[in-house]
Amino acid sequence: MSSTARGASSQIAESLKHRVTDGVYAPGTKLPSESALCAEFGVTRNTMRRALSALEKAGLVVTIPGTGRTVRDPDGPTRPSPP
Amino acid sequence: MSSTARGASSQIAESLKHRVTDGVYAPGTKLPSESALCAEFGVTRNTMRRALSALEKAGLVVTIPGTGRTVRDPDGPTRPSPP
Amino acid sequence: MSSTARGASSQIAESLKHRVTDGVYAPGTKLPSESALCAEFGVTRNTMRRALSALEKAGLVVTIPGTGRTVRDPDGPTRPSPP
Amino acid sequence: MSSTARGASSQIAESLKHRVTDGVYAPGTKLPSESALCAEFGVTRNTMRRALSALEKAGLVVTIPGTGRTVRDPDGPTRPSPP
DNA sequence: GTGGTCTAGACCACT
DNA sequence: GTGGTCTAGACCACG
Repeated sequence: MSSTARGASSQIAESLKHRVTDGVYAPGTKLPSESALCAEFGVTRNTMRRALSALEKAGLVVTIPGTGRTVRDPDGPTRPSPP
Repeated sequence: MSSTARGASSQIAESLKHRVTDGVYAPGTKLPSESALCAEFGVTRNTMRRALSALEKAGLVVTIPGTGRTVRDPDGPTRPSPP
Repeated sequence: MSSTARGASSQIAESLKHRVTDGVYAPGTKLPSESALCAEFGVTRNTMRRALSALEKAGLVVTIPGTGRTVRDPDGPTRPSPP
Repeated sequence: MSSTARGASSQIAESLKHRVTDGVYAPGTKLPSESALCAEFGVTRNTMRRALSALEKAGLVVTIPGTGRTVRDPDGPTRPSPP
């Protein structure tokens, strides 16, 4: 069992974060749609949206209504001022 | 060609109106979902929603967000102003 | 008094087991919700959940979070090791 | 119509914020339960919880799982270093 | 055809 | 008996 999160959405969020970290979802590319992810993980949209909200709150993805979600480039234009 | 409507949504609207008129969709019952109707008529949601808007504008159905559409009872309590 | 159980939850568990055994709750059908059963037996959720846990531990029902409880088919595909 | 928010939960959030601002819900007192507010506003728990999340995000209330929500005292102990 | 919001109702964990 | 999370499915607004 995971020792840090309880509930489906939290565990899914962890999985998705790893995919971004590991480059499975590369910066600048689009994530699969909510529907596709729901089908893959076998959960409802409500649950998946909760997981994706965590990714967005963590700054890993950006959401564009009507279009989809894109993996943020950590060296991209939204980063304010690296040393 | 039809003599009363030319766009796809208008023709679908006419079909659906007949179904209400003919009692295929009885007063007080729910219409099939947008998805189901899209599949049946082979059109996109945008088109179907335009058709359904016509039904609502004509006072044949009422739309309940998050629930669906219901056929209005023409003798029901919600009729605003009969002549 | 009952001769097999003494706590409220145990007595309720016995009642529910009989309902499954007697086919009042048929295999494959859903049990009433926790709320409904609480109302019927006049107990709190904690008590009822303890009773239902006994049913699940006895392999009579399966619990599906967010959906409800279903009576297990003793001859169904989920049976682990028939002779 | 409101000019700043669209959707039931946003409008309910505004109403509840006013109640806190106007002292209808006084600092240190408990808010009505989710169920009670759902009944009053005629929405589902999902929708009400979205509205209440907005109050919490705005720092107007604190949520204690298993207990309820309490109106934050703006001069209370969480305020850092008053004169 | 995406994400955004809502309905309706369930079980779960903790107080 | 509260808040927390989940299932299942609908309609809505925008691109």
